[in-house]
Amino acid sequence: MISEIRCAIRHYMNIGEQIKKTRTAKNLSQKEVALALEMDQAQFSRIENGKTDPSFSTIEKIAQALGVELVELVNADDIFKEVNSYDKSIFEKLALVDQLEEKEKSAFFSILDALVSKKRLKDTLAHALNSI
Amino acid sequence: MISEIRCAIRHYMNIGEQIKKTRTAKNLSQKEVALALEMDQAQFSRIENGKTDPSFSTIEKIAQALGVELVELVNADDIFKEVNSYDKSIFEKLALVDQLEEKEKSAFFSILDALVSKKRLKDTLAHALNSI
DNA sequence: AGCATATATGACTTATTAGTCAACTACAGC
DNA sequence: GCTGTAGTTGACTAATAAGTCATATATGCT
Repeated sequence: MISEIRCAIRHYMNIGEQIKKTRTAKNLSQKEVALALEMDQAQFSRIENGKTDPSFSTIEKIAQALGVELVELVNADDIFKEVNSYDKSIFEKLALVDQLEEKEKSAFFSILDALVSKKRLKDTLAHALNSI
Repeated sequence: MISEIRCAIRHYMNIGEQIKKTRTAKNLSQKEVALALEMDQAQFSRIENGKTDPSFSTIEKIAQALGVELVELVNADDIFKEVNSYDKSIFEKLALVDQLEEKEKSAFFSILDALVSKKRLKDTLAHALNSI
């Protein structure tokens, strides 16, 4: 699985676009959905067009009104992209992960998670400090 | 450690609980995460405890600060969700290995090498024992 | 053209999140 | 006990989402 040289990069469509796409795919009007939500059509339009930053519960209610799971709105399309640009030796090494036993694989990914989280946190902090 | 555990019961977990679970699993304090978010720790506490209904962008920022995909926070009530996060966002994370500091990168690969060596040794031994 | 429907947006009010500071509890280590 | 850290909660202000109504714009239909 890892040995296939492709990297899935998640492209997040903003939530409004995703809502609009879902709604139109179901041939529903803003008015209909807004009514089901007990929300004003005007506000619904603003959400679809990203003119406002809806609350999480609003997104949940919209998902419900559209009859989809929340993850379907949050989940974006995967774009597959060649990874020629990356250091292939890294991927070769990572391909070895597939040979590990489940327990060790899990431990390995825990460590990776931790390192990546740490790095992200550090980067964010550095950024925050710079903007002071 | 927990890779075989699967949840058989559909248990709805609100987003706050999910955030808290994710944060504590990564041994991060509210303060650390809140700082990375440029959010007040008090507000972060309120979100974790469901005392407030955060905006969608706030949830996105929290996911980012925690180093997880947004779907991992939202998708908590899935029945057969792998506990370890090496399913969807793994390629992204693996790409980030590249960006780790040299010290951590080499430590990371040392662990990988050790695990793979150990497995190979074990396989060889098992094979040797069988042929006795 | 005239009319209806769907959508977008402006203006205003109300409700609620977010920022900030402070106080309090709980708990661990010295 | 004292001290520091982590977390919760209250009180207040500022920022912004949501509710409401009006109106503009676009499109399709007869």
